[in-house]
Amino acid sequence: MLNSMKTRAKPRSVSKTMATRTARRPAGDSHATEDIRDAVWRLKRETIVAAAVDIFYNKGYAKTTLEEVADAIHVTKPFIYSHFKSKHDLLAEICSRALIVSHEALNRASSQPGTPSEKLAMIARDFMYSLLTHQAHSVIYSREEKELDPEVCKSINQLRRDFDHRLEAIIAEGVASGEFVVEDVNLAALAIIGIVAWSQFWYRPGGRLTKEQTADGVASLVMSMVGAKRGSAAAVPPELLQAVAGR
Amino acid sequence: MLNSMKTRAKPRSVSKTMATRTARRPAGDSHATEDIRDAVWRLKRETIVAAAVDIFYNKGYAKTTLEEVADAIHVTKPFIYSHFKSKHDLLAEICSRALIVSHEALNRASSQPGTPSEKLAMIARDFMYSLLTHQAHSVIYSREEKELDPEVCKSINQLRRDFDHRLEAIIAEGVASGEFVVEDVNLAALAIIGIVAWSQFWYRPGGRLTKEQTADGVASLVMSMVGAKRGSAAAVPPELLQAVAGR
DNA sequence: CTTGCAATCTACTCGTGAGTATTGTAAATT
DNA sequence: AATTTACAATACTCACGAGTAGATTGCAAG
Repeated sequence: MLNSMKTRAKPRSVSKTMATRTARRPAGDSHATEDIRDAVWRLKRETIVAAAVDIFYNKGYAKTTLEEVADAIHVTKPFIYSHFKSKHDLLAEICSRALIVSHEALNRASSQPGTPSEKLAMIARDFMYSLLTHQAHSVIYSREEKELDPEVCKSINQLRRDFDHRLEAIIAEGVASGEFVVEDVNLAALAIIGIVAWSQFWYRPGGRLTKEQTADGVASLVMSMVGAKRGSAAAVPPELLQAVAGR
Repeated sequence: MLNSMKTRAKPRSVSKTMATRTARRPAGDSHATEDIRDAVWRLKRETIVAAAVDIFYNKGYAKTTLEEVADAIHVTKPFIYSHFKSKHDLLAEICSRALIVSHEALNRASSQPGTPSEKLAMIARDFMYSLLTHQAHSVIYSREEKELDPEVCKSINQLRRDFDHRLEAIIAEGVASGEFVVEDVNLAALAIIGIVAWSQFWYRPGGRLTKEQTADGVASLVMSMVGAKRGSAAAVPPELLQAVAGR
């Protein structure tokens, strides 16, 4: 999902370099050089992505020119094209990052053992936190979804359904064990996702609440929405909370 | 907000017509003729908007050509330009409709008398229902917000803050009266809006739930999120529920 | 110093689609 | 029937921005 380049620019510069360099230098030295080159390469790439995220987020993808992105980091358009096949490719990179982060958060949280209450609190908190940490990526992603390849859209929707189902499973588990009281499990899952997803649109860093406070507050609301006994979120074992940094 | 035209095409056709017609015909007849003309005019306008909503919704604003919109209703581009100043104007019309509908729903619900529980249930249900009824408009609007004039954006955000505040006021009222148990009123309001707003993205007409069922289910989740006694939503006087048609 | 190669920029092409000037046509008016 | 008027289509212009070819700079090795 992150491999959108390596098809155009890199071969031009890297394959040649590799061929000549490795032929002329001792193996160890060659590797060190390659590491540096790779680091530089990645740095440039990250710089481009960061600039693009910033501008896409503030102006919208369609209204943003690649020239603007280039200007923002004091380079020119062809520089960007040496790292990304196209404007869409750049967007896809950003979106896929948003996806990866969400996916990781979900995996981290839902693979934890524990009672449904613990799991749900964990998911709400952790997922929320991840989303707020990568707010711009996620916002761009949800806004510009239609710009992406239909194929990519498919896999996105698959991921969403995955998410829904896992969440539903946890809620159903809680209902079965009597921890939760919910009429419609599917609806409850969607509501939870809604609360979390919406946060990325209103949250402003430096506002009244920190990310951690927001995540905590939202988790608590979620718990009471599913009818979990108040305070049960506090029953989450402390060692599960390491993902949420101390405040 | 809905008056984006009346500046270009209408003067050309209507003012002249009016001048000649009213001078030559009996007043009553003239009015009838004007009524018909106006109705035709409006019909055309509505047809364009409907087509645009459909295509913008499915393809996204940026990727949609006005020619496509024209083709969809078997006319040509200049026809659209005789009703809308520009592509942006058309978008603005759609967005402002979404806004108006939301605003109306909010006013309807929040001006009702009743306990905080009743009001909140009413808002959740009614607002949700409105949103689902005008789903495409609202989705387009939230997606393409950045395409609009910064000035329009301002008024939009003002409306949002209005909404937040009214909701917060109701929740605070409920907390004061002991009906609700909520730690952070602001956060709760945002969570409620999130649940409702998200529904427009996942709801599919003809799916498992009808709009009414969805609105009811969501309202019930909202009530339990704010810690209202279960079943208190059912305590809403039936006469307040007329907006939600029988199922 | 100079030669070679990689990285970057300057200066283009070219397609697309918003918006418009002009022409055609059918109905209403005389 | 002749002519004016309303309206919509054909057939353009024109700007903009994605993407690229070729010039240029600068660095590394001999």
